[in-house]
Amino acid sequence: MKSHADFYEQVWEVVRQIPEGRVTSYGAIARFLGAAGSSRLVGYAMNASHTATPAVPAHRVVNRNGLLTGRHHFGDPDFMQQRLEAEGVVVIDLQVRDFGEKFWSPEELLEAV
DNA sequence: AAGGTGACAGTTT
DNA sequence: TAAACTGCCACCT
Repeated sequence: MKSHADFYEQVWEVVRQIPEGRVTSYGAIARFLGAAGSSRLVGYAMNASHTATPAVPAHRVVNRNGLLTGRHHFGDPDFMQQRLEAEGVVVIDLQVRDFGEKFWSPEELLEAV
């Protein structure tokens, strides 16, 4: 049987698979887990990701516009952007440039391997 | 126990 | 085109 706690772990599992220099959206993850429409839950899972081990690269998850909406939930509001730029993701005005190219869909997990 | 909140997203004005 | 409204569901007070 699955519980809501498992949903969190599944979200974290997916986020851990995001390659460096790539980003994805809350909605994409929610849809991949069969929880389409519940993208808010993904955000909530991210909020609790600080307790997850191994660590979850939450900075690679942005909203559908490529906007760094969750930056305020990191210790430093700039940490998220700095981390992304360190991976080669250009962020302009809190938004990922070339979001269409940087975007990574969890569905790629099925193709890879 | 009940109501309000939110790291979103899709639809409608 | 941009702004506002509604749906979604678990968590917090």
